[in-house]
Amino acid sequence: MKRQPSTRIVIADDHPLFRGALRQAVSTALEGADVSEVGSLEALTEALDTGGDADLVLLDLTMPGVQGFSGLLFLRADHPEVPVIVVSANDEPSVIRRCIEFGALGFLPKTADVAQMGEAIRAVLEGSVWTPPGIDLNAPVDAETATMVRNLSSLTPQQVRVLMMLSEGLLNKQIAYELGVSEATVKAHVSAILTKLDVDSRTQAVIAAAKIAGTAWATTGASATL
Amino acid sequence: MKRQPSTRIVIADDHPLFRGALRQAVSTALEGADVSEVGSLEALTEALDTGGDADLVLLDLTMPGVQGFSGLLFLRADHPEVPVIVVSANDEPSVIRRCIEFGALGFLPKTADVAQMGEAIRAVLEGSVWTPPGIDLNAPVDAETATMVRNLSSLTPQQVRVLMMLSEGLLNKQIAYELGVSEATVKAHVSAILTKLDVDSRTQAVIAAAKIAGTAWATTGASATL
DNA sequence: GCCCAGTTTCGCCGTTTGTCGGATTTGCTC
DNA sequence: GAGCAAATCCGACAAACGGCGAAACTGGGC
Repeated sequence: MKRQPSTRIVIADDHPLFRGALRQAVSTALEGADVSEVGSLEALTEALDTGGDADLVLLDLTMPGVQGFSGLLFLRADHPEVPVIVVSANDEPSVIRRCIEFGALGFLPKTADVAQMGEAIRAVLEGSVWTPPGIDLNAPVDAETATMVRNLSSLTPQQVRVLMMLSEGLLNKQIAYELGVSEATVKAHVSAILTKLDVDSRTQAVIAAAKIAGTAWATTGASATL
Repeated sequence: MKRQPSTRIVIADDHPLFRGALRQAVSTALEGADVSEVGSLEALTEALDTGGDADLVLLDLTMPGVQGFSGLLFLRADHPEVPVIVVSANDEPSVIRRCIEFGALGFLPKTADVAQMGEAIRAVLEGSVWTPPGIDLNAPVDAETATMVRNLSSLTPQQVRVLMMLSEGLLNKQIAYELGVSEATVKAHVSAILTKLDVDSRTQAVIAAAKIAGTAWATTGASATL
C-alpha cells in the first residue's frame, strides 16, 4: 500500500504539555502530516480502530491504566502492523532493548531534541529501526529472559488482554464480564496462556508476566513518589 | 537483660570479600565482639536458632534465594527482637525508609567508611535508629503503600513464609510439604493472609506483596544483568 | 473457493482454593 | 493458674480453576 501524501501519526501520552511538544516536533519534521493526540491506551486503540491503521504511533510507556511494557505489548498484539516509536523518560539501555524486543521500531528519550525526533521519525517511516546512539541491540541477553520474551510475544491480542487482567487479580468470571464473553472462553484463553508461558497456574503466569513485562509497579513507580 | 562483655554480631552477606571488610570494621569499632559470618538467609536463621539470639545482625538486602525486602521481612518475622542494620549498595532514600518501616534499626550504605560503620553500630546497640545523614524518616508516604506496609508487618512468621511461597507460585499442597505441615494448616494460613492483606485471592496477595515487598525481581535484578 | 488461526462456546471431570466451625497444643504474659 | 495469640489439625462445603474433546464462526491469505 503506497503512503498517501498525508502521513497519519498518533501521539499517545497522558501529559498534554508533552503531547504538544511532540506534535510541534512532528510537524516540523514532517510537513502536512495528519497528527492526532490521545491521552490513554483506550483512546489510542479506539483511534486506531475507527480511523484505520496509522502510519506511526508515538507511545509513552507510562500512561494511566498501564504500567511497564504492557501498553506496548497490548498495542503490538492489537495492531501488529502499526509502526511504534516508544517515547519514555527512562532511557536505560535495558529498557530500550526490551522495547525493541517487544516490537517497537524506535525509542526516543524524552530528553531528545527536535532534530533527533525528526531523525527517528523519518528513519522509522522508512522502515528502519532507530535508537539513541550508543545502544547495542545485540548485547547478550540472559537466556531465560529471552525465552520468556518470545513466549509473551507469541500471545494473541485477546490473550494479552486476559493476561493483563490476570495480573490485576481478577477472577475468570470478572474477566468474562469485562470482555463481554462467557467464562468458558476466558478459561480457554487462560489455558492457552498457561501453555504458551509454560507455567501451571494463573498465579505463576502473573509472576512470569511481572518479571518480564516489567510492571515498573512499585519499584520504580514508588521511588518516584517517595 | 544486661549485655555481656562479648557482644554477639552476625554478618549476613553473600559476598565473602565484603563480609571480611565488614568484620574488619566491626572489630575496629567494637573490641572483643563475637563476630560470625553467614552467606545465606538459611545460614543466618540457623545461626540465630542454634547460637541464641544475637545482639546485632548486619543484613545485606540481596542474598541468594532472597530478593527485595523479603529477607528483612522474613528475619523480622522470625526474630523480632534481634536488632538489624541493613547493609545495601542501593542507597535510595525510598529504600532506606522502607527498611526502617519494616523494622530495621539502621541502614548502612556500602559506600560508608569505617567511621560511619562504627557510629551506626554503636548507635543501634544503644537502642537508637541510625541512617545516613540527610534522610528524612518522616517524609510523607503515600497512604495506600503505608497501609500495605502495616498489613505486611502484621503477618506472623509462618504467614510470611507462606506468603513468600505463594509468591513463587506454589500450590497449597507443595507449601504444606515444604513446611512439613498439613494442607489444612496451609489453607488456614492463606486465609489469614488474605484477611490481613485485605484481598480475595492468592493471586491478589502475590500482586500486593510484589508491589510492596519490592521484589527487586526483574526490574532491578535484570537491569543489573542486562 | 479453501484453509488457517484466532475467537467463541459447550459439557464433563477432577483438582484446587477458600471458608466455616471446631479442636488441640505451645508458649507467653498477667 | 487464667488468659491469650500462634500454630497445628480436622471435616465438610461451595466456588473457582484447569484440562479435554468438540464444535462453530470469523477474517485474511493462497
